[in-house]
Amino acid sequence: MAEHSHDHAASGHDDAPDHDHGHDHTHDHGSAPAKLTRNQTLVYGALSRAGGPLTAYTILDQLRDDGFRAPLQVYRALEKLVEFGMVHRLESLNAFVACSHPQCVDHETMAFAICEACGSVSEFADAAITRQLKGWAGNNGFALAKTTIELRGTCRSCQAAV
Amino acid sequence: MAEHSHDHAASGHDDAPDHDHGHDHTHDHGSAPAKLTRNQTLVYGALSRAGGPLTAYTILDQLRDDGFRAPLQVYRALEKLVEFGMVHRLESLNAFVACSHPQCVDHETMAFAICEACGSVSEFADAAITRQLKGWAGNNGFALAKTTIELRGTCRSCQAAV
DNA sequence: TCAGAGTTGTAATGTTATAACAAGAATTGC
DNA sequence: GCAATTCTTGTTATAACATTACAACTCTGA
Ligand SMILES: [Zn+2]
Ligand SMILES: [Zn+2]
Ligand SMILES: [Zn+2]
Ligand SMILES: [Zn+2]
Repeated sequence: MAEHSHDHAASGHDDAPDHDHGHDHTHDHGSAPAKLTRNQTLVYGALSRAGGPLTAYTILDQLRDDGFRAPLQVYRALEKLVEFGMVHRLESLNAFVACSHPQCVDHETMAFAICEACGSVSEFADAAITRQLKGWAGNNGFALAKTTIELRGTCRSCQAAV
Repeated sequence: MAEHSHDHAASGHDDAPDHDHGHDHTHDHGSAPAKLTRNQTLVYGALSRAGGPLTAYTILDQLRDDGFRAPLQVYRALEKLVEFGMVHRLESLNAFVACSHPQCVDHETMAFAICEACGSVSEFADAAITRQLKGWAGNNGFALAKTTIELRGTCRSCQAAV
């Protein structure tokens, strides 16, 4: 059960997220790009700095100074980044978050725990759940393309802070 | 592993979905209403007839003749129906579907398999997955409020039809 | 240099969801 | 019955999220 959390509130965002991103990756979803385009780099940078989920329009606002003018610039970059497996879309939030894998796990069946108090997101993988879902799909002749698993609730530190 | 599918395309929708809905239920999510309001009845009827997911605006269009004029009329009814456990929201589709439980299962951790070819949705519960998610939540001090599990892919019959 | 592919810019539009406020029904207590 | 209260509804306007369509630019490989 791999786990890692990006904590939204926490972590003074160090600038200069390593954009061009070595990409020794050999496993990525789609193609692993040798290098990101300018817009992709900027969008990925915004998500990395944030350390938590952002909506496309929030990203747009953050990139005005970099010349971004229209939502499509953001959505196009996000589409690619998701394809590359570097960013996940959170369906229940209509938002996007940089992937937080320690090092390149499965990446097909990630789960996300979203705190409704502070907005932090924890990404984790659970082999048993993956196995179970694939099992259901197999038993029901369902060709599984993608799974969405999102937990809503209150994280430990927000519960502590009564 | 309870399962039941509403098949969108299939099933000639018999009219007159039993609206007022006996409601012997004793387990529902929020309160179990003795009787639905007019708008709730109409919205639930539309979803039942459809036998598959509908967006709020599609429902609105279908209920023009019944006097519906504004999205809020639909959203308000949906909010209650979801609260009652009679309707589920599909996050990855921004749509709503009538619950298809054979008879009142857990209802807290349902999963949905959505066919991207025909739009059909199968709702199922899997105890192992539920256990696993609650386990993660317990281990991580996460107070679980709601879970979303949605599978995207191609259903058996759409695969058959090459 | 040229053709083709991929990326970008921009405007317009489409789709999904909520805020704010007034008015109408149903319920409760008297 | 008849307030007082609460819930439900109607309506307008607006916010938030996402895509279509088209033209221009850039990069790559003949
Ligand atoms: Zn990830
Ligand atoms: Zn929190
Ligand atoms: Zn259900
Ligand atoms: Zn299908």
